[in-house]
Parts: sequence; structure tokens; C-alpha cells
Amino acid sequence: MIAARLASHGAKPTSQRLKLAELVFERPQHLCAEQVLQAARARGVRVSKATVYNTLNLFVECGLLRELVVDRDRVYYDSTVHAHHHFYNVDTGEMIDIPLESVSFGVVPAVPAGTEQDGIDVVIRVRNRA
Amino acid sequence: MIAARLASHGAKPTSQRLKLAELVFERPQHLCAEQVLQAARARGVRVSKATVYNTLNLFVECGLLRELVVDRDRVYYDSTVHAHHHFYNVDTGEMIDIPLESVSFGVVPAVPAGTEQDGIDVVIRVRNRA
DNA sequence: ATATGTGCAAATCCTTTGCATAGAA
DNA sequence: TTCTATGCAAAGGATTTGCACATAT
Repeated sequence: MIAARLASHGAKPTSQRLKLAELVFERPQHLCAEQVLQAARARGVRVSKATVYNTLNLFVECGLLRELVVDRDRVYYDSTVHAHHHFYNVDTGEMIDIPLESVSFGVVPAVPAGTEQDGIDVVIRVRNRA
Repeated sequence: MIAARLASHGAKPTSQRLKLAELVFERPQHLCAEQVLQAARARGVRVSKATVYNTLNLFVECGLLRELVVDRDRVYYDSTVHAHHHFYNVDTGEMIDIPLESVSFGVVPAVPAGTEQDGIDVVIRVRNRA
């Protein structure tokens, strides 16, 4: 259940958090804060913009959401946190998940001295066919 | 020469643009607008913030610079426009180029219907070793 | 002349913050 | 109580914009 999921990640399951979590984790998706706010209100959830931001940031820290910094103007939150990749439509801004197994690497370079690998993100940019 | 390079990309080579281009294309680097402004002024170039933004945006449209949207707070401009990849240090925000040949792919998925591939960006996130 | 580039300051937009109130342990 | 979450409005910061002036063809 959602409450347990929050709790197991160290996020106190408050009323707003539960409602927002329900919405966000309903299916794999990429939403920005404004979309979460609108979707929440459309469902009659009473919540402020500040709380939406607080909550999304909290979820990111807890590892419940992944931040996607791909768009120039706003941050997207990915409800799929396990490793995977993305198509990014530069015309529409749309992001589509690519399962991890769909991309395989041959050579991968060694990381810079003093650092360790944190993850690999592959973004395949696409545009609408003319 | 720099002026010809701008001209060949359809950018009228004005005084400020030449100075900024000189600075930016001096070596492969990733700079944000503020850094370009500071660097320019440090060299005695008289230029406004608005012109820095105008110019960087123009260079991006011309294909002289690549926009890097990786940082939550600001856009970086990559003076290397040919295809390549990056290490991204999540602790420092530093970006390091990875030559194209250093990464090879096994499988790559087909792009979504109605779209065509525009490019592939691989970002290897690293963090400072504890 | 005529069109375009530049500088300045104000405007914009996403995101964060300060503070008072509400809610839970 | 005591601690934390929430809401609201204001603040913050990167980027854009409007407009007057400068510059170049």
C-alpha cells in the first residue's frame, strides 16, 4: 500500500503526501510540479504549490522519484526510479521510457580519478518527422 | 578565422560576437552565461548580460554551440558541437567530455513512430569518492 | 536611410523561503 | 505540549523582453 511505501523510505505519510503519491505512482510517467498540482486539484485534493514542491523534493531525496533535468524551463519527475533510459522529443518535450535492457554498451570509459560511477543516463533525442 | 566561422554559419560577425566567440571557442569547455559574461569583462570586453544571452542563443541556433541542460539551475553551453558524451559530477556540477569513440553501443532501440533520431547523449553520472 | 545589434532595466517564470496556522504524536 | 507539515505570499535567480541608442551596410 502507498502509506507503507512512503514509510519504508522514511517519508512520514501525511494526507497530502499520500494523495500526491497515489497520483504520481499510478503509472510510469514524467510530470512537472505544475502538472502534479493541476492533476491533484482536478481530483479535488486540496494542496498548495509549496507543498507540491516540498513533497516532490522529499520524494526525490527518499529515492521514490527521479529528477529529470532535460527541459530548459522546468524539472520533470520520473515515477520510475529503477535504472532506465529515455527518448526525448525535442519538438514536443515528451519523454518516453526505454527499458534498461534495450540499450547495451560495448566500451565504457573509466571514470575520472577520485570519482565513482553513480549511473548512466542515455537520452536518445528524436524530432517529429518532417 | 573566427569571423569567417560565424559568417559561414549565418551569424553576422559583430564586435561583441567576435569577442565572445574568441573566448568561448578558445578551447573545449562548458560555460554558463554568467561565466561568459565574467570572462569577457575580465578581458576588458564591454558587453551586457542581455547581449551575452542573445549571442549564446544565436550560436546555439547556428549550430556553433550546443546547449547542455543537465544542471537544475542554469544552462551550460558546450563549445564542442560534434557528437560526444559527458561525465557529470553530481557533487561539483563539473562536466568532462567523453570522446565519441569511447562509448559504443550494442543494441539501440528503434525510435517512436513518426519521429527520427536527432542524436544520442550519454551522461555518466559520477560522484566524488567518499 | 534602413535594418539590425546592443545596453539597461523591468518583466517573467519556476522554484524556494519565511512565517503563521493546522495537525499529529 | 512539541514537532513537523501546510498554505500563502513574497523573495530569489536565471533568462527574456521592451525600448532607446548605436552601428553598419
